[in-house]
Formats: sequence, structure tokens, C-alpha cells
Amino acid sequence: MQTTPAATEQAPTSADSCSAPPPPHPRPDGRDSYTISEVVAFTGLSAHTLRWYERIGLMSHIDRSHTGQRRYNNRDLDWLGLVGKLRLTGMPVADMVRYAELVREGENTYDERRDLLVATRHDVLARIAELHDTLAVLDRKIAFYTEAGHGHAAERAG
Amino acid sequence: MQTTPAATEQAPTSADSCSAPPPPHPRPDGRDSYTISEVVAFTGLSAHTLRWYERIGLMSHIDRSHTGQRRYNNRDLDWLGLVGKLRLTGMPVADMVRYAELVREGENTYDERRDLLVATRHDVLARIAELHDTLAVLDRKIAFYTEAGHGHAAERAG
DNA sequence: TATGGCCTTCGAGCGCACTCCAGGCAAGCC
DNA sequence: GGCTTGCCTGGAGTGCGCTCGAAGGCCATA
Repeated sequence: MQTTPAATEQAPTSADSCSAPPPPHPRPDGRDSYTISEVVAFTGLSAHTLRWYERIGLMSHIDRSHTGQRRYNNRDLDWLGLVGKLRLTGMPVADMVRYAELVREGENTYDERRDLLVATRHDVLARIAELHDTLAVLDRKIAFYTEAGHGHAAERAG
Repeated sequence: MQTTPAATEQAPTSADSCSAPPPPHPRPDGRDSYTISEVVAFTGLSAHTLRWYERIGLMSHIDRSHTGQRRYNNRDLDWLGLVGKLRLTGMPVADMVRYAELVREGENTYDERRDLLVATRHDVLARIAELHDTLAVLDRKIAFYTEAGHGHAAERAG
């Protein structure tokens, strides 16, 4: 954020709020049991994806109704929230599965879990730095095109 | 960077410097013609990828030696630098190809190019914000595990 | 009873961004 | 000439993260 010389941070345009759909997480009300379609609504993930997460061990087995249907609880939703965040960092699903396994193994994996999160944290910092770099490049190019549009087209830009 | 209460920024561990290979861009010396393998060394991309970029129109046709081998020039390297940055933003290759086409079409596409870059800039800001969010989550969890490791394991964390 | 809707499982398919292979040519060196 | 190295081409293959389809179960409402 601080590396951007050009362009004050104007209020999000409509196009902007489009690009980031309003958080599909209106979240629970007071219950602790949700059907898969409710979780779809909360998380924005597809039912297929939710079932797939369970199959690959990214989620522990979900409670079932007497008819065998999945009933997600608030802890499951919390977990999905974390998974969503980790996904944003670009962490491979396999690594998230690893973390999930550590959680299932119990408290004696605290150290390993911490290490994993710390490593992820470093990655995130690195990605943020990269993005700031990129932002600087974009700002230079945008400035160029803005200049050029204002009349005197001069040097050529990629 | 500013959202991190826990964990002082210790010197990168060896594992860390591994995860981010030192910039594979020692860049040119004084020439303006490079073989594909030199470009591989500069960019860290594979020769396969470089040829593929050309095939799909992400790079304009590269000069050839009298024997038909590719000879990249400094402008090509600059372009690859930009492509590398855009790639970091998660921009799809197809969009980059679109931008490349605009560049090839000439100066009358300045406005459209600018629009595209501005849109990308918004995306980048959004991603940075997401990553800061994620960082906050990671820091909370890391703090929890650090606490817990120091003796009193209490509440349970995901 | 039947219709619709949402659920189940298993397994195949898809889109993206590469990645690799087979087969071949040209140049340089012994 | 023979060998190696480096590059060429077109096209097939890979890995990831979903995404979808087929075939069927359960159950509420008409």
C-alpha cells in the first residue's frame, strides 16, 4: 500500500466491488448444524468441492443426519474459513491436508503446526512484497499511458 | 508487515532462502542478442516455456540467427520482465496475450492498455489486502501455538 | 402414489500453465 | 567421418484443483 505514489485510494468503484464479490459468508445465526447447501451459501464453495475436501482429508469426517446427510457445525465452518485463507496464499492443497492431519493427531503436533504456519507466513510476506513490486511497475506504466493519452506520445512502452 | 504482533522478523532461515531462489535475473552485460539458454538463465523460465510463450502470442516473433535459432534482444527481456510481474498477480495468460496483442496493434490502443493495467492494479490491491487478512489469521494462530508450547495448553485451535 | 428436490457415491473430465518427447538439423572439435 | 552440444519442431502428456455426470436413495408435499 505504501509503495504507490500515483493515484490516491479512491472509494471502490462499482467495477471494483464486482471484482471482489461481497463476502459470501453472511455466516450462521445461532445454530450449529448446517446442510451442505447452506455451507455452499456461506462459503461460496461448491457442494462438489466440499465433498471432495472431505474425501481427500482436508476436512475431518462431517457429522451425518439420521438419513446420512452431512451436517456441518460451526467448527467445520471455522475450519473452512482457515482453509479459504490458506488457499489465498497459494498453499497447495496437499500442504493443507498435512496441516489437517496434524490437527487430527492432537496436541503433540503443536510445534510442527506452528512451524508450518510460520513458513506460510514467510511465503505470504514474500508474496506481498512481490505484489508491491508489481504495483510499482503497473503504476509506472499506467502513468506513461495517461501521459501519452494527454497528447505528446513519446517514448514507447511495452 | 505492520499487522504482525507476534514474531520479530528474524533473519531468514536456510529453508527460507531456499523457498525464494535468489533472483534468477543477473541480467545482460552489454549485448543485445541472447540465445534461448541465456534467456533461460536470466529469467528462470524453461526453454520450453519460452517457445510456448512465442507460440501462443505472448511474445512477438523473436529474431532468428542465420541457422534459425532464436536470438532474444533486450526489449524481449524487458517484456519477459513485465510478463513475470503480471504472472505474479495471477493474471491469466490469455489476458497477457490480449495485452501483447494491443501492444502489437500500436499506439491507438493506449487507452485500452491503460484500462487493462488499471484493472490489474485493482486486482493487485485486492490481493494484497487479502494477504494482509491472512497474515493476521496466521499471526493469531502462531501466537496461540507459541503460547501453548510454553506450557499451559488451553483452548483448542484449528 | 408419484413428483420434485436435494442428497449420496464413484469415477471420469476439464482448463490452465506448463512440460516433455521424438526426431532432426547445424556447428564445432578430434 | 564420427561424436557431442545446442537448438529446432509439432504434438502429446502432466499435475493441480476442481467440476461434472451417472445412477440411485430419502422424504416432503400434492
